[in-house]
Amino acid sequence: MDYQKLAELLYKDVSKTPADIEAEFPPRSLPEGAKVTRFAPSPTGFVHFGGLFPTTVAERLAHQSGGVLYLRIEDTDAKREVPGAAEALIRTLATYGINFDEGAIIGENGKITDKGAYGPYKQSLRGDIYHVFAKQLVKEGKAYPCFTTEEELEELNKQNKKEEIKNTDWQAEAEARRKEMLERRNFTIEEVEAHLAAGDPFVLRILADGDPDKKVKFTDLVKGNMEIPENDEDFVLLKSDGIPTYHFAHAVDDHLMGTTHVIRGEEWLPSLAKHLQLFRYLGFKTPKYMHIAQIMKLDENGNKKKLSKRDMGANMDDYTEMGYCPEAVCEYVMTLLNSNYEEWRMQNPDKSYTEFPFNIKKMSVSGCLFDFNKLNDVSKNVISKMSAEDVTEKVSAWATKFDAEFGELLLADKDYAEKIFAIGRGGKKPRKDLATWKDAKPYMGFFYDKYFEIEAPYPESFEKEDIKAILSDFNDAFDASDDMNVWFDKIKAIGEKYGYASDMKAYKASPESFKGNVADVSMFIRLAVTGKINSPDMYSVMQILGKEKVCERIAKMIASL
RNA sequence: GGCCCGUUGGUCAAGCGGCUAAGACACCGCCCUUUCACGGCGGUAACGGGAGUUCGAUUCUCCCACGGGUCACCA
Repeated sequence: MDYQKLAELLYKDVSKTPADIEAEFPPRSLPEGAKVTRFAPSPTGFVHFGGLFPTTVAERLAHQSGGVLYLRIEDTDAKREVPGAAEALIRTLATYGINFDEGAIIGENGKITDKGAYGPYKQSLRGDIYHVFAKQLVKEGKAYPCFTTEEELEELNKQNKKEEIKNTDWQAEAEARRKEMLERRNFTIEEVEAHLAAGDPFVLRILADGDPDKKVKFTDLVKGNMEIPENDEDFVLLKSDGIPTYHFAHAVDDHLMGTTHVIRGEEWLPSLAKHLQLFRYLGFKTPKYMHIAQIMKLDENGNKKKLSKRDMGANMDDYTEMGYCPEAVCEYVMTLLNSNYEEWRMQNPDKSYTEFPFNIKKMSVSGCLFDFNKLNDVSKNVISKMSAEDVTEKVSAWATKFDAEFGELLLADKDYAEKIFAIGRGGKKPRKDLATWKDAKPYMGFFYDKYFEIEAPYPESFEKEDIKAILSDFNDAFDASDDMNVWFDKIKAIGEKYGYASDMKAYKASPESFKGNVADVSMFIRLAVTGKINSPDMYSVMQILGKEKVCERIAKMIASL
């Protein structure tokens, strides 16, 4: 076979050589140890949690080492492309602290533009580049055209399944496949010429030289040493529309763009042999690989399953809607990514997570289950450290978008809202009531008449008459100008009057000699004023609500009993 | 089914030949308390199974089981 001739036949318009291309993509000059990483999404949908994971690793590794994080759009599948997805992806990532130094970024006009010297960063615009390398491979007898159409392939597979092979017999199917594959390698230049003359479409396949009985040694930075069988599958390099498959584009682009670390989900591990082979064929140095364990969820049978796009919690935009702040999500992601992160956080409560020395060795090799309990806990801590002003602003922003009526109310009197959120905030032991912005309404909605409602009746263990009397006495005694001590002394005194202990120690010593204690008395008042069994500090609540409202609510409660 | 990866409490996880097998979340209890919280202290709970190597295995090797991933002109 005259490969030189074959290459000319197939790619007669390609005049550049690999050397020409290499000259256009000179090696980066970066300090020793600087890592070049990337996020390479296909614009087919939203960012999902599983995608934020490797991306965060890529971002940390690049920026921690003084390297480069770039974004490359892998739009090689026109059929699946979703318009606007790339822009949405970039925006979402930005809210989670992932900012790109280079690559496809959003320009001032709101459209995607290139930034950096290694573009274009959209694979659909790099056709010429791939073709140069494709031609070279053909020339070297490492790739060949295949004129079997998609329909024919499908038909072949169908037949395999129909004839004596049960649809579960993978082995037989694989063998049959392999036989066909080998078949396709047999062709003559004349046949190719004829096909071309007839305008038949073709794909370019690699001529795989691997022996699956032999293993390639490989070291993954996360998974460690492993051995994988050599690849013997003539996989597709260029699709019939001339656009490369992921495999081919990955090899060419990551080499040309100077990626030092390829960070991706472990679902890529099975195709690693292909990539290694490709890099070898192309004469490229292989980058370092990090295959990150997947985030899992529990399926209906209680088994772990990869968190897929349709799952709740998969779409990062869901978190926004649920009211999680990005800082909290990042914080949670970090705890999952590095096992010593939480320890570091305890020692450095006020530092940004970007100051944490991210360590590849501290990464988990197995997939973890998403845990909302943990996220909530992390989130409560994050929010508890924010200022009242900050919280007010963020809750308002969230509400405006997802609970317009509530949002309007908050915005109508910002100072009022801020006063509310200031309760118990600051200091060494701040309250931790909010895990999400969505929690704000149930937490403090009672401050607004619109959302005020009695959530539970008084426990039956207490005498209604006592409650009425206590409420009534309190209403008479309440003076908004009292300081906290005076205010509470009054409550204690009222309690005592009706047989409720004001001294907790005395009460505990002999609970039977009392009807209850101050906590119960406070609860009577709390329920009347806030409608809830749990609420922030009553004194602060009353200060903000004001005498009129407090007394009005208490009177109403008395009347209803 | 082939191949690859994985398996310490309910969850996330330390461990890297010798420990009463950390810690965090969740759950439970107690304490503190001028209410609600915060906080403090404590508790329940784990090395998938079997061989081997070794004086000694959670840790090393092999086998099995289980779980996951993957087998496209999708990434």
